[in-house]
Amino acid sequence: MGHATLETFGGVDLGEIDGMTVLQALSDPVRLEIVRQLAGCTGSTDMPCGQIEVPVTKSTASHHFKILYLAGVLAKREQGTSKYMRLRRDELDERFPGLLDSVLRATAV
Amino acid sequence: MGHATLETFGGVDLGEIDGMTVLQALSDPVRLEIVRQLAGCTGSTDMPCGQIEVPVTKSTASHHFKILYLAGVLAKREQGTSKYMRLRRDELDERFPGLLDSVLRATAV
DNA sequence: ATAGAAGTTCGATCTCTGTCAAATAAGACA
DNA sequence: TGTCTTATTTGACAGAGATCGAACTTCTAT
Repeated sequence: MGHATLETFGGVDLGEIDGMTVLQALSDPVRLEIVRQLAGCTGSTDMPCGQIEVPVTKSTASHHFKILYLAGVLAKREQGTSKYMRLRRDELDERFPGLLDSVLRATAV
Repeated sequence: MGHATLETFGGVDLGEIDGMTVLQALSDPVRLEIVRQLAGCTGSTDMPCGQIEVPVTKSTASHHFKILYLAGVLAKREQGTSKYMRLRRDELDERFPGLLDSVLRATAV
């Protein structure tokens, strides 16, 4: 059905996530690269998984997406065969103030 | 020789350390507990290794101290048979602004 | 000199996790 | 229906890292 897909983003409940989970999710070079590319998107823009360039195979990338999703770092939106990912900037910053920014700054290229 | 030991703290050059190293050093529950106990010390106070309580054996604790030291998180001072550890708060915050604080906040008990 | 205290290092497990290839699931489209 | 695209899942594997006990080093003290 060609229905609306009205911003139907799915994400885990950040209230249930503890800091160590997020910290460990962010402590991997590949995942950090994913986050960085999504952070590069303006505001609430999202990207299809396949459009994010990482130096691993598709299955490995999918594995990293799952970890980031379960850690509450990413939100998912499905459209057709693609799944669009979005960085949960604001929510993350409310729950863990300053964490994402300082991590991105510390590991900046 | 009973000489002065005038604040002879040893630590790696933080300029040579990259963010991922620090991030991974902080991404372990035991090490984070070490850091937290050292952060509890007022200002530049230090503690002997053995006085920091962690749920692992002495050798494992020593391993974690080494990782934290090599990541530039801790500085070491030797006195007698003891080795005093100090958290490099200010230096760390200058090199990686906000990182330590946000990590400690995010993983607070 | 002998013993004790504080840490480190070594060697051996054991678990975790990042990785890939192949198989699978689901949607789009001819 | 069949095929292509997109992404996930499964199974296997390898490397990294956390852990422990035992041996070793160094300083202190008796």
